[in-house]
Amino acid sequence: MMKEAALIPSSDLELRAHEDHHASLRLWLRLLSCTTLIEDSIRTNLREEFGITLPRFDLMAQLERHPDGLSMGELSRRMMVTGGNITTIVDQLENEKLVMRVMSETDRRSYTVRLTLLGRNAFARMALAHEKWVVHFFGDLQEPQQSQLHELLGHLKKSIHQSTQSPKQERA
Amino acid sequence: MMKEAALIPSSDLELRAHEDHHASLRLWLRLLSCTTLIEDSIRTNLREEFGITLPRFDLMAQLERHPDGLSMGELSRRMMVTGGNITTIVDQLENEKLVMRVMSETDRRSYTVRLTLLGRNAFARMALAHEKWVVHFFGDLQEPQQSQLHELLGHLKKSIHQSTQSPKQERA
DNA sequence: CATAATTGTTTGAAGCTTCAACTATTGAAG
DNA sequence: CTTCAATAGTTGAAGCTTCAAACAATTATG
Repeated sequence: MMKEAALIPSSDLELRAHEDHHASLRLWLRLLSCTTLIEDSIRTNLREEFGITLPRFDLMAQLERHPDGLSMGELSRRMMVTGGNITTIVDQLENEKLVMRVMSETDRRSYTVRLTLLGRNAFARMALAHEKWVVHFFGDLQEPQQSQLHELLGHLKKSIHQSTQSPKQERA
Repeated sequence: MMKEAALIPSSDLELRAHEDHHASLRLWLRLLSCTTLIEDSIRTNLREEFGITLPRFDLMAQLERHPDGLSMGELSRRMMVTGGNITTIVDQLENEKLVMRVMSETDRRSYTVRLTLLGRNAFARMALAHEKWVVHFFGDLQEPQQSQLHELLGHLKKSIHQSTQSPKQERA
């Protein structure tokens, strides 16, 4: 049983949508479908071409943005996953010599995770390919459409935050 | 360490975006960020209010669309996950008496998975709440914006399929 | 200063997911 | 009919993820 799903446009998550479903629900399923399609493809490409997993790549991407390193907690928040998760991923990346833990001098509970030189080089190569893939996914959307989509998703994000933060009563 | 990430708009996946990154990459990170935010929230709600996991809910949602049931392979394609995954989820739902396996009479390798009466009732309740949550997430987007977003994502989906299917040479 | 609450990280259990290998059945080709 | 390939589903190993509980160090409070 293979993961051929992405190759069969006639069969995916969006099929769950019902005619009498609320428009928002159909919209959500389409959003989810697009994201899953892209994410699965990136995951497969990373594995096949670089032998790395998506979470490890993502963590390295965060570190690349912060040459001075990030703490476990910061990584956890930025990647929107739990702390325990970060521990495992950093453990493995450390074994592969791609990142290193640097103890904090001011707080003995904490430390900073940084890319090693090896990690920086490895990431640079992967990021190039990664960006190329992504550009390709969006290749059929012309420029006005891409920024339109970008803006609409910006609205959506605000909307999500509003409905997530204390849905009923806000700042009393 | 809790999953408070969703409550901190100033810290999420999109922070990975660089100024000099291609616009498509920034767009992708925002798309991913929105989807993750919504998905995590739905996952939490389902667990807290109904004690069910998201994959189990999703599988039941597929079955609800098909009263005659679906085979394992069909479920796998529609949910865009591997077959082995479906086996586990159906096993658990079957233990909870929410779905049942019905052997196929024409093909002894295959069978059909259906919602039980219990499953149908349970799903009906959950689906109602689920739809309410989703509507709420998109609540700040007015109607013209929602259909605009829906259409743009439709374009994107086509674009993804084109770049996924035989990226180089198409129908010779 | 002592205590309590908070913060940073880890651990272990349980569930999800993929992949690759496997069994069983079906269908096609000679 | 026999063999070979394709299909339906399962399994086990490895990795990801969450959650809840733990631990250690820091900070706030009285």
